Amino acid sequence: MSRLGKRAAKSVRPVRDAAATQQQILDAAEQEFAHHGLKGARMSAIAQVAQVTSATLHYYFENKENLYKAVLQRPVDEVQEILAQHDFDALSPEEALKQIIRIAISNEAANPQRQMLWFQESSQNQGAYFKECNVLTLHEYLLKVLERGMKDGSFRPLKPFLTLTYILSICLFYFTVHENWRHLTPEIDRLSPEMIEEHTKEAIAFIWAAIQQRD
Amino acid sequence: MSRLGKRAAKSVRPVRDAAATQQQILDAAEQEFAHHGLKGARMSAIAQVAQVTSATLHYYFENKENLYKAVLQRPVDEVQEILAQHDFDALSPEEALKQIIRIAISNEAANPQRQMLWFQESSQNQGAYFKECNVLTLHEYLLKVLERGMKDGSFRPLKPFLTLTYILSICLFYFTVHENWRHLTPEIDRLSPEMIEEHTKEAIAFIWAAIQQRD
DNA sequence: GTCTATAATACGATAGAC
DNA sequence: GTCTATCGTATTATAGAC
Repeated sequence: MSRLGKRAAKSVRPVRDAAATQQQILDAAEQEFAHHGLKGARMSAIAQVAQVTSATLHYYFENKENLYKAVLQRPVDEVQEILAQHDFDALSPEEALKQIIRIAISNEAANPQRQMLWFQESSQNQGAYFKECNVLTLHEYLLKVLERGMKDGSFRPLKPFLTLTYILSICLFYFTVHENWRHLTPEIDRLSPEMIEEHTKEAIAFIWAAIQQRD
Repeated sequence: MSRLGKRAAKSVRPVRDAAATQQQILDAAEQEFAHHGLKGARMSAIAQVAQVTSATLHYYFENKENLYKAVLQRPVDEVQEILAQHDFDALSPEEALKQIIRIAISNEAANPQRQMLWFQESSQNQGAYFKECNVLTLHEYLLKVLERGMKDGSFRPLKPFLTLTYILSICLFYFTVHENWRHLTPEIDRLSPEMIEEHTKEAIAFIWAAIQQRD
């Protein structure tokens, strides 16, 4: 095989493309850190999945901890960008709430392992880097909608912060436990588009029934 | 100090008490595995907290993996024992549901790190040991209550398995994120008895509003 | 039943060639 | 920008004394 042929075969990740390599490392690291946390993650495992050597990891991110922080930061930036594209104030509290639920679920569905990043961070790091990441955006949008809905009478009186917790737990817990619960109902693929759609519909119905004001 | 004095000082764990040592190891291991998962946990850290040497760990549990399995099994057995003391069929679906919520929350409150054990198991082990542990008990009781409530018309028509997921997520997610969310509201101690009581009341109200049948 | 000492390996990180 | 080779240490596990 000629050198040209070899290069063509590698075209999925061109040699010496810094940006591409960095993305590939972040993708691999996100998986590994989500699965095993900071301590449990293995640099060698990340290197293998990213198809680079561990020396390359250190070249881009210096050490394990910096790589971990970079991995945590990425989803925060992505969510912020998505939320910035919406104007929830222009919607009724009911519609805004349903929009946020759809965003939260579809975002997790696209990255079903991402929530574990934050659980790992919470339990093994006591959330030390959580604050640094300025992760509050989704919480703030949701809080504002809840308060608006209570004010205009479309939601019943609620403890805002507990209700916020419950809404997010309904959306996200589903993805956190799916590997365990797969063993309860092996015939169901909880990550299939159909099941995600059912989850979305049912979650909206559940939450709306829980918080709406009735006569 | 005399040998007698030394022995008295150690009286919290008498020397050469196999049962006590084993419990102490399991307690320490539960903490460590919940915080760091199977790979991330350090045998030396467990040994230090349990106040034994790592050789003692191997004496009782042979290796890391066996210790991990023993740690997973213990909470399952405890929950099964608690549930066996109740006769949910004797209660109305509404009352039975509220009882189960109270049990789930108070159980997590007593061991706020325990849920992370299962999340770790789900994400890093794909729930490989989850099935072995026969952990289904709580799920089964709850499913039965949901189906009974739908049948007698006290609950609205629900997807049983999704609703089960939502109810447990509301009860448990609260504990999983408390270390992270502590940074959002540093003045609140989410594990204080008062906050747990508020969580319990609010969770029951939320869930009941979500699933009750109305005219 | 518990310890000390140590073997054997796994892991993070760096140096230097290309 | 990426690799190979390697250093130093951390970690699991075992052997053998008490």
